[in-house]
Parts: sequence; structure tokens; C-alpha cells
Amino acid sequence: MNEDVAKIFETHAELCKVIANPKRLMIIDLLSKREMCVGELAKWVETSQSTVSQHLRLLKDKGFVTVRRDGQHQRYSLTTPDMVKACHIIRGILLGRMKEAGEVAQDISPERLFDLT
Amino acid sequence: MNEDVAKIFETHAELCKVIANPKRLMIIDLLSKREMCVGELAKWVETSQSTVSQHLRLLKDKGFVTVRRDGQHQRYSLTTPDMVKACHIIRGILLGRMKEAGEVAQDISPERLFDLT
DNA sequence: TAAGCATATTCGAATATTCTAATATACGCA
DNA sequence: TGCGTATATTAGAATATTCGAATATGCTTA
Repeated sequence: MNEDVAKIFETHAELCKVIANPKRLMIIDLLSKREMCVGELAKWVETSQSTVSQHLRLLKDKGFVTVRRDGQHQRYSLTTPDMVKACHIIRGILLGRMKEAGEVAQDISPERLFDLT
Repeated sequence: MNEDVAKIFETHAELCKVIANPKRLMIIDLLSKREMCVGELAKWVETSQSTVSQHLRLLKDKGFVTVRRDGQHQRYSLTTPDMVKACHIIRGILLGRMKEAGEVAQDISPERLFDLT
């Protein structure tokens, strides 16, 4: 195998690891709806501020979010809408299976898990 | 947060973990081209038969491949083309970045990393 | 400058992942 | 039946991930 190809798959896996965690998936989902600060995300995800901060750091390091300071707040937003697209495809696979098994209502959609009304 | 929603993100992450490994990504890529047996995959991925077998087991457990026996061989194939679609989107993100950084040729595409001619 | 809120960082325990080596199982054919 | 090939399984070491507790840093306002 070509060495460059091996490297590509290696890095590809690195990017996939970003979405291989439920809390990061929630964060991505929330940020796909609107910009949010850390405390707000922590509330929605129902976990500690520390945990959210660490996940956000990873997301930033991997280039999937940016931050802007707004007074005391750090406002995070997504930079890569394609990642959301990939997440929705995979969540679609899951929901399809769950619907088939009757584990979930037929009208549930991959985009409406958090209700931010 | 709704308990069912938490469960969905949990399982969603489980599915994402499947693609969070370079060798499994290679296996998925190869199987997206055609059915293959274990030894053949091991050759392309350049790893041990045992490792490939273990990855295939995970892929089967998660419902992404099926097997059929063909004499001494076990022929594996993909069941979920959408997973390939998700992989291509993420690999597209990566290749886009690499092209921008001049780390890779402009005409490389997410689908043509292995040449099975 | 001090107090208070928001966020980041560090540390360590618990858990999960990945690989290799060794061994077991399954099939086909002489 | 016995041998060779293909594949699966198991065990264990090395490494990676995840989280919360504690602490540090940064900003705002009195």
C-alpha cells in the first residue's frame, strides 16, 4: 500500500473519532442549530462544565468549531457543515433500524432531537 | 434531557466508533468495491489475518457486513451503503483540507484510494 | 483592586480499544 | 481419516479515551 494512502486513512479515522462520543455528538447537534457558550452547552448535554470544555477543545483542535469572545462568554459555532451532514446520515441509519424494530416513532427525524424552541 | 434521546446519541456514537479506526475504514472501502474474503482483505490492508477477522466481527455485530460461506472462504460484503456515503463525506472534508494545504494532488478523490483494477 | 461569574487546564481513576501470539475450528481433498 | 488452507477465538500487554474534582485564568463591575 502507498504510504500516503495509509496516512489518509489514519487521519480519516482521527476525524471520525471526533464523532465517536455521545456528548460530542450532542454538542455538534446543538451548535448546528445556533452559536452557544460553554455553560449553555453543559446544561443541554447535562454534564459538567469541565467535560464540555474539554470536548470543545478537541473540536477546535480538529477544526470543527471556532470561538469568539463575547464579554465573559466564549461563543462557539460550527465551521464544517459537512460534518453535520455525515452525522445525520449515520443517525439516519440508526433511526431506520430503530423504526424497523418499533423502538421509536415513525415520524422522528435525525434533526429534531433537541428542541431549542 | 429525554432518556430516549440520550440513548439515541449513545447508540449513534457506537456506530461512529465503527469508522473511527483506519483499518476498518480500509475494509469498508474495499468491500464497497466488491465482496472479499478475509485473506484478501488482510493483504490489501497489510495486517494480520487475526486483526482483520476481529474487525470483521465488529462490523458484522454492528450490522454493516454480511458473510456467506464459499468453500473454504468466508466472503464478506457490505449491507449499508449509507455508511460508505458518510465515510466519503468525512474523507472529503479531509481531502479538501489537504488540498488547500497542498499536501495532496488536486485531482485525488475520496473513492479512489485503493486501486483494484 | 476585590468579588463573582465563565471558562480552561491539570490530574488521576476507570474503562475501552487495538494489536500480536497462540490456539481452536471448519472445510476440501487425497 | 489425516493434512493443508482459511478463518475464528482467546488472552493479555500496551495504549487511548472519558469523566469529575480541584484549581487556575480571564473578564466585568462595583
